[in-house]
Amino acid sequence: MQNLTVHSLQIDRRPLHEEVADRLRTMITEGRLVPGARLNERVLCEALRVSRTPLREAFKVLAVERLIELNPNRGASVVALSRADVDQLFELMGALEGLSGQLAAERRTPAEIAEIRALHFEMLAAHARRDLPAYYALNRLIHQAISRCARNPMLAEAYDSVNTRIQNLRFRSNFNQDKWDRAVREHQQMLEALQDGNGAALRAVLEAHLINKREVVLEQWPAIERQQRESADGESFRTEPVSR
Amino acid sequence: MQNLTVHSLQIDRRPLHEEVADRLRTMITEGRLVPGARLNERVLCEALRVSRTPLREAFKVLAVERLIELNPNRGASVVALSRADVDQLFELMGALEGLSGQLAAERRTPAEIAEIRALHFEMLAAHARRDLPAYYALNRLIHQAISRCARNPMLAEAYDSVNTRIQNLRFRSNFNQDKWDRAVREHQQMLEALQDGNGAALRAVLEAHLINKREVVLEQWPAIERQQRESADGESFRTEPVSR
DNA sequence: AACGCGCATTTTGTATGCAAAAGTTGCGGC
DNA sequence: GCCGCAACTTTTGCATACAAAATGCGCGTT
Repeated sequence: MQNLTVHSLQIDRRPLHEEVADRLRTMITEGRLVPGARLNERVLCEALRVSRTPLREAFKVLAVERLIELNPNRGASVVALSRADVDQLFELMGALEGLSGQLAAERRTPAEIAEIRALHFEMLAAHARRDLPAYYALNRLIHQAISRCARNPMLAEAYDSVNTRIQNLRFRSNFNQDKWDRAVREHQQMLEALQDGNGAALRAVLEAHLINKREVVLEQWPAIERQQRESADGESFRTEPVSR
Repeated sequence: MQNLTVHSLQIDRRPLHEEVADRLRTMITEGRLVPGARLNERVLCEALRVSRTPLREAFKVLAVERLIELNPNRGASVVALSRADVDQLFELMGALEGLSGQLAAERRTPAEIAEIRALHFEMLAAHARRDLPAYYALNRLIHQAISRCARNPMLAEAYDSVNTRIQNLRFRSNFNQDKWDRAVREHQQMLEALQDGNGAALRAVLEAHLINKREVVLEQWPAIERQQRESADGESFRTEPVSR
């Protein structure tokens, strides 16, 4: 196809299928590939400038992660969650993040508390400035930091996996000031529970926090469903070739 | 390679990579492919009578499932869990099965109770006869039946995934009559909690049950570790070609 | 006009070829 | 005798070729 002897400054070349999987995963979680969209191999190959082999390997990976569905002899498409699926996923997330929080409160070190406290105040700043992107980023960092305190990478991985599956729903959540204020108050409670080493309390706060997130998503389910029907197929997208 | 026009009575042919992934997954969970064993593509291709493409696709699937590890340019090998990994996985399982049990106790129907009760007595029979294989099978069926009561397929799937990762450890667990008797007593409590609709109780029993299972595994960790070192590579195995 | 049928096109599934990387062996130098 | 290095072998990564399945389309029939 093309010259394979590509001169690259990069020493460690990751396998192409990982690169492709990452790329597609990002496109899905960021909503550039919408639920229900069909993934045509030829089109994606040309867009990403890779051959079908690594693309198809990436498909297998994403299928196991439940981000896409493979219909034998009929191609792949982005998973479209039903309302029931969302309910179930949040239920599952509750168990994972709940345990994570409980363990974190029991196992965290003073240094970790300090770091999370710092992130917390940065998040308060973002909230005060109404800087939503910064808030999202800090929010994610805080949850990851708590997750690390739990000293259970397997749990963290499982949580991340489930989280990724519902990420794209967040991107289409409308903004709601009351819910935002509430979320920030809940974060305050989290920090306190973590400091106190109160596992049960942190678990409870995180579970309540999730229930609220779930409501935010389900509130605008009608809009999401409509969007999914509209772009059930023929969805176009923009992307760049993977760099080696 | 070979004649593709295979005359088969089977109408629906599954993709070859699924068949291969299933086959390898079984070989791993049943201990025919031991932790640490290297998976040579050529050898496996010949053993399973498939070309490298579907085999490599199956590798990607099993890697996401964390049953094997892919070392770029260095091939695949069966995951060898550390003691810490086992601790973490059981912690994770506790959250998943705990939630599953809680929901099951809250959501089960009388018909489901009846079925689980029946399975329970069959299991008691197997225990009385000291029929370990039958006991294992019934044990699994009971846990699956409880899982179904929870009305959360996503949760069930996550549980199954984690369970598969530690299955092969069970196969090398030595038998221990006391532990067995204890497990049966715990099953009695499970049934009662399920009947009573006592979610908290069923959760507690399942979590205790798991802690005991974990102990059974960790008790003979030295033996497992030794086995893993012995067969770190050069492991041979027997298998038959996949049927189409 | 609606439906079905068959051919052409597209798309997917599997096998294979080729190049790059890793692993191995044996030889020479110290 | 041991270490290092170079040629050779094996193994992996990716691309492509070919076969089978599905899809689309036009034509003819009713």
